[in-house]
Amino acid sequence: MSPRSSVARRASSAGSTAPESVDLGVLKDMLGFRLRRIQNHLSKNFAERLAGRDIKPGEFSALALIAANPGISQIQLATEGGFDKAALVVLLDDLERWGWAVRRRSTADRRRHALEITPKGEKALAELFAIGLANEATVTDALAEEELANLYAVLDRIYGLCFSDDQA
Amino acid sequence: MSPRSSVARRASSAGSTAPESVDLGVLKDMLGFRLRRIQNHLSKNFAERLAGRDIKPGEFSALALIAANPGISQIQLATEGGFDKAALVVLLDDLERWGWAVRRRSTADRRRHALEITPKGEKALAELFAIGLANEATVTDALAEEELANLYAVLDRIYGLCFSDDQA
DNA sequence: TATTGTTATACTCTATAACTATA
DNA sequence: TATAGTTATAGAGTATAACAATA
Repeated sequence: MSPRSSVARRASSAGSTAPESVDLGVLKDMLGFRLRRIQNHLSKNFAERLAGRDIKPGEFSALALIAANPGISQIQLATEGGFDKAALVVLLDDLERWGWAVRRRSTADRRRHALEITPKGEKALAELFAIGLANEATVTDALAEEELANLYAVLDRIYGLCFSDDQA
Repeated sequence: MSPRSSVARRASSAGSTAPESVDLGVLKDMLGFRLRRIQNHLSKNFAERLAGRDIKPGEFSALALIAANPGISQIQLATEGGFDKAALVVLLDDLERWGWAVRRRSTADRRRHALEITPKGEKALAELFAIGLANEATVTDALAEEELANLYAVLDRIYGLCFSDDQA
């Protein structure tokens, strides 16, 4: 069982909550709820680690996807990275303004932009990645290597299932 | 650390909405990214199933927590359910207007409200819960019972780790 | 003096529609 | 006619500060 002595530890509305101090009721059987509470916490902490820098949360993952898929178009990056294509425009404006990525006109289809990361962007990405890993270290360090690999495998399988057939 | 020099392109057919058609790069090693993409998909589909009804996503989980913790105060519900205490006010206004929950003055501490679900709210909760389960069925039905139980156990453990004393 | 609930406000994120240039 | 990128805008979600009642 979890320690529940910390219920009143943070009575201010500022921050984190103690888990399991209330009965989850039917939410105990909901996958979405479990994912959301962890993800909320991780993203909130990640944002804190990025305080001071003018970086929006999606910009790290967008940069990572551009780095791994040089020449990718904006529409591909939007649909397959989970971005809105309109929001991606201003996001890429940021990346270009910082010199982290460039939009080049695709030679095959002149409607498309071919996105590329710059050397400066590679450096920034490595730094952000390190921050991201540190942010998750509390969790990942506590799991055995096999447990973590297993978890990733299940999550990837679940993500694949989301697109199996009855969904859009 | 594993940098991104490996460019194993799996894009046989680009442009579809199928997952894994782009290389995730460093995101392959990020727990937060994996959680977010699944949770985004589930919540989007859940919102579609709730189309027509005037229900906001947080209202289901708030109602579930009130049902499981009768007499809970707003500040408890906010901090431990992950709600903003100001946003919770208008959320509860909705629940009361629909006759799903009531705010009663706490006898022990007259500053507090004791939240209670109504019989009508119980009915609504059961219905929403069924919709929620159906929304996740594509995923949960494909996993063996033991796999799912194992996943929930790991996720609960991870959520507990988020609060294990070294976070700010 | 501190906390609970409330209100008002602002800021971010996301979603939609319309426009251009290309196909 | 359809698609890629852009712009503008509106809506939801979230965070912050100030206030009244109560402790």
